[in-house]
Amino acid sequence: MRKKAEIEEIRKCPECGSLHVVQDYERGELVCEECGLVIDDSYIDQGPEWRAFDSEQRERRARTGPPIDYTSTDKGLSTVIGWRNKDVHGKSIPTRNRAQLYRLRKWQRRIRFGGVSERSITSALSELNKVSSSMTLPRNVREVAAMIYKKAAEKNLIRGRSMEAMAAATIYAACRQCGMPHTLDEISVASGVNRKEIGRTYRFLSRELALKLMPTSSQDYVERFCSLLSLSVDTKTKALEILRQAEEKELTSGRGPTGVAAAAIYIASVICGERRTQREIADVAGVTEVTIRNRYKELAEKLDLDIVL
DNA sequence: AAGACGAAAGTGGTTGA
DNA sequence: TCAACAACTTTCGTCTT
Repeated sequence: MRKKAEIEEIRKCPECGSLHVVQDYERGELVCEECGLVIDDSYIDQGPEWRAFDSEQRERRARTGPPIDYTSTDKGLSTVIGWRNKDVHGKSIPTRNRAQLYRLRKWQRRIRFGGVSERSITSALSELNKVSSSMTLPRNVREVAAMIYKKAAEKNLIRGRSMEAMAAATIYAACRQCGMPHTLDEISVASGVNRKEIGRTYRFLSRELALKLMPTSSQDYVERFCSLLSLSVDTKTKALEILRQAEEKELTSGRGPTGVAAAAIYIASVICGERRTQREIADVAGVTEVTIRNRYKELAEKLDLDIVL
């Protein structure tokens, strides 16, 4: 039974209109509790692949083989038939069985690369990889991106749209989902798709797939900006502290998160004696010095910081 | 000379009629 | 669909270190 199902999201069931739609993690399904309709049978589960209740159990759950890999079309779980005419023991396979082996290889090729949709996904995934590696994104972000792309493909959202834009939007969404947002501009540079189009496609995607992503927090940018500016951990911590206070006093709402982050980093760099120029910070944050000035004036005014400027 | 400051005009995106 | 609007940018002259 679905004992571990939790009400995570209130959505209307298209069949009976009931609001009791639950995620069933064990089966990876989105199910209506009233009428039992399976709304989505490959719901994106953001949790781990399995549950462990203590460390000992965690050890025992270790599996063989590579983790499920969404960046390859067969989820990395396929068996590949070797080209050598040898069996598992290394013995040569008799000629009368060779024909069978050839047939197997042929079918495998057809299954892996055969269908038109499969092939288009394959090339999309390679685009995804190209862009994300030029941005040096960590593996988990790439996998989330690949997963989102696949969902989009399943829902036929790709047709009539450019694959590049789709891939770029997917990466943008994946970055945000993983709490390491990148600006549309950065992704635009890496993918060669213009910013407007990525934004449009992204909005479309998030509406159609109900990605329900929170608006980006300025704090998520601090890690990356600080390391680009080669600032110390102290400064980074200070910047985060400033942002936390700013959030409390609602100085961040309505403001561009990158600008606020940049201002906080500027202040932190001054306080911690690692001053960076406004220009330098503006460059990595993708905002102008003027914006940094405006934000940091606001912050300095309302946050009673001990700054001597 | 470089960086910081701020005024003023311009731009792109959202909102509400 | 259009105008109003706030945030942000661009540009440029002035002040500070």
